[in-house]
Amino acid sequence: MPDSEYRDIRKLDLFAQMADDNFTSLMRGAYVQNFPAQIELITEGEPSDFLHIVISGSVDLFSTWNGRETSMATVRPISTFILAATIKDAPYLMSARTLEKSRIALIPSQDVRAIFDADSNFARAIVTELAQCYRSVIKAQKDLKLRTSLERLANYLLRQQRHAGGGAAFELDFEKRRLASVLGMTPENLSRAFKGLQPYGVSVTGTRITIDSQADLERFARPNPLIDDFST
Amino acid sequence: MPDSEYRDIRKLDLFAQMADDNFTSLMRGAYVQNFPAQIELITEGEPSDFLHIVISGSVDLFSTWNGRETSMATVRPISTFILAATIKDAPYLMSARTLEKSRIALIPSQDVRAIFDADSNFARAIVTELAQCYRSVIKAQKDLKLRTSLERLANYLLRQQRHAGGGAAFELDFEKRRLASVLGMTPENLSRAFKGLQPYGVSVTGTRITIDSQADLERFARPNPLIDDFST
DNA sequence: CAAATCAATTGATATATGTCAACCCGTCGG
DNA sequence: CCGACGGGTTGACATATATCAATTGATTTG
Repeated sequence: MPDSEYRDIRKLDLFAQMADDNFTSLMRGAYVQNFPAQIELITEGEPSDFLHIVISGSVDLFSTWNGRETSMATVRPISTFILAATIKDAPYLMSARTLEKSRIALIPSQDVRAIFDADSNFARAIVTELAQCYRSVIKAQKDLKLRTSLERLANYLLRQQRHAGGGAAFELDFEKRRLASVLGMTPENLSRAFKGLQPYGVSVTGTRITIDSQADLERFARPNPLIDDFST
Repeated sequence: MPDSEYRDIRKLDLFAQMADDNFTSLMRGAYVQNFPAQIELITEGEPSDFLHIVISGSVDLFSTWNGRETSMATVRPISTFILAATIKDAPYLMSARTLEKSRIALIPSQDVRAIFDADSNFARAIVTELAQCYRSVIKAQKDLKLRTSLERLANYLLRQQRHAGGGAAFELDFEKRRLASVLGMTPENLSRAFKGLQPYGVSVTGTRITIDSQADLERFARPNPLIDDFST
């Protein structure tokens, strides 16, 4: 692993405070691999052998049941995924596939659990991380249960806009079909939902979104920090 | 606080392994109160001043947005709620109200965070608890996104049946209107969904459910441990 | 006991969302 | 250049779900 990557991983909240030799020992057991696009990294139901870290590229977390499939989240650099399964030594609840060419570090779950037992700074960081993840999923669930698909899209656009810097125009960072799945709708419906937001000043050209009338869209979307603010 | 309650709380996974004096010190700062039914214990958006423990009775966790409301979960004795907000010192994402006369212990969040920093056994227990909570919400989200309301009801009945001991007949432990909200549908639709399960051998009298043909219902519901098994 | 509630149910209807088929329009490879 | 392919869009239609209004039945309350 190149030194720059090593340092980038070290800087993650999860690893920043742990003892040097514990971090070194975690990294010694780690693999780093480059994967092409559309590779299934893990499959739900399998034992959680590795904690994964996305170093570059992006990874889709998805689940299936009875022939249906839904996107649960997208992981972008630099962050970990499947932490809860690793800690609990329980089967993965989600599958993961690369969306593009991606570089992934794999840390044996056994090592993570061992260091977790030995390093209380690491344990504390894991708590914070898990609490954050938990709250994110609760927000996602509120989004799903309390809003219509049009409202979910409107609020997604506002979040994405803020994430992109706040300007009136910005790019979607998803393929539309995956965005549809993340938002819990079909691609056809997403298409119609974009049209349904035109009266509120939203225009779409490919993956480029323009919000002509911020106030109108916000009046319709009614964004709420307890659902839409990822930082708290 | 009576000794029996003190010991029951001590036995919770969350507190079982921590040092004696740390537990004692946590409990010294705790309040225990009896609340009547339908009291709002906490309101979403407020700072998380206390970790709550349900000693008896039951508590509904719910959220609201734009005039709508949805039940997120029900907490039954003996367990804690609002752990993630306490740990992160962040606002509550859900409100809580008593469903019936309930006895609740309140531990100042500040104390929980202080002991969390001092007692690594406690910190580890929190990690396990949070990982468990996280995985439960992921399962709930898969349930919501991958299944129709009829399928959610069918699988809920199978879970509840198992929870009640596995016999063909058992009681719902919810008011139907709350069950509807938990399952993400309207009470009217729940009524119709029960009728929709009759062909699979489900009959309902008040809160009593009878499953005449286990195999038929399971063939329809297709329960899956990665969604329906709460223990993993 | 009678009136008042309230949860549950039912039917009629409206709305939201999914499905299917067709088409458009870029991109890629022969 | 052409054709195949895949994502995206559109329209027609089917299904799922919500809403509204009315009724029932059980429970509470004066």
